[in-house]
Amino acid sequence: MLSNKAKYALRALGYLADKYPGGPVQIAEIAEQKKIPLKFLENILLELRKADILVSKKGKGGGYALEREPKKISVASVIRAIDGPISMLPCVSLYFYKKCDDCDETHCSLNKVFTDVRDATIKVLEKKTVRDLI
Amino acid sequence: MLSNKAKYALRALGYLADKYPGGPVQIAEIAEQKKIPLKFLENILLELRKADILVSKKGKGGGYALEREPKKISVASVIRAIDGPISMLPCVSLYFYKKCDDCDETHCSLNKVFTDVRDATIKVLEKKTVRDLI
DNA sequence: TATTATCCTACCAAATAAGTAGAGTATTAG
DNA sequence: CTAATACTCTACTTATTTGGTAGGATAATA
Repeated sequence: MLSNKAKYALRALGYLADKYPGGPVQIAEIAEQKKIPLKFLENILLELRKADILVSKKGKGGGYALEREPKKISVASVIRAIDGPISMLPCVSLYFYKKCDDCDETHCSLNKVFTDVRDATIKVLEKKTVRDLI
Repeated sequence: MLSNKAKYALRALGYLADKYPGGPVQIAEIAEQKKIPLKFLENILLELRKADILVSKKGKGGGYALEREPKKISVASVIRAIDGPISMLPCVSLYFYKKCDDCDETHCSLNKVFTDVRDATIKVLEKKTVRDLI
């Protein structure tokens, strides 16, 4: 399951995608329109900026905007930035790989099963972009 | 991510699939062979029995066995029994559906995106069975 | 230099995950 | 009938994660 945080992130990005291209949008506006707790959204957008998904501008007239075209930001990258791994097991994760200490991957049947699951899931999530969230 | 509990469940089922068909296998044997904390495994196997994935026999010579052929027990059903929903959003879940209170599903873009993800993921997980876990 | 709006660290409460404890119940052997 | 065996069930504990909040620091603009 996606965390609430990731769901908020995707909703906020949908809003920004709708405004793209255009001037920066303030956190407060997004929070109000999308009904997301303001201070929580602050943290979320900050993380998205650090993940190069958003750019920000400080001071009057500042705010957040997408770092690039909506169709060039995959939903997969957003989930990874906020929730981490998409895979169901650390030992099959492409971006957050972690060896399991109790099995040998070359023979592990769980590994094989969840590699197939990962491939199917990620294939969809990489194709979906924030343009699909408008 | 799968919980540890689900991972243990799948490992235990792999062990039982390997022994299938055959007499009941004791919890203690599975725990030792698969290096799963005994008391924790007790709870897990109990849940799997309640989900009609295992059958049990009490007393001397008792233990657990698969309720049916390994190839007729999908990995999807095991995950649902232990971790619950496979979908990434409650509002697209087939077995654990829950309406989101902040969006209208017929127009919600998140809903559409994660319905596609669900379909791709479940298609694989329904095909995989505990026979694949041997 | 005041105002605006993001940046950043730390904190807190509630929920979930992971595992433990111990008494209860059914089955079988003798 | 009784003792031993092995699952059953409820409750509990502890650690981690989730879902926020608080408040000051920093940078840009007017």
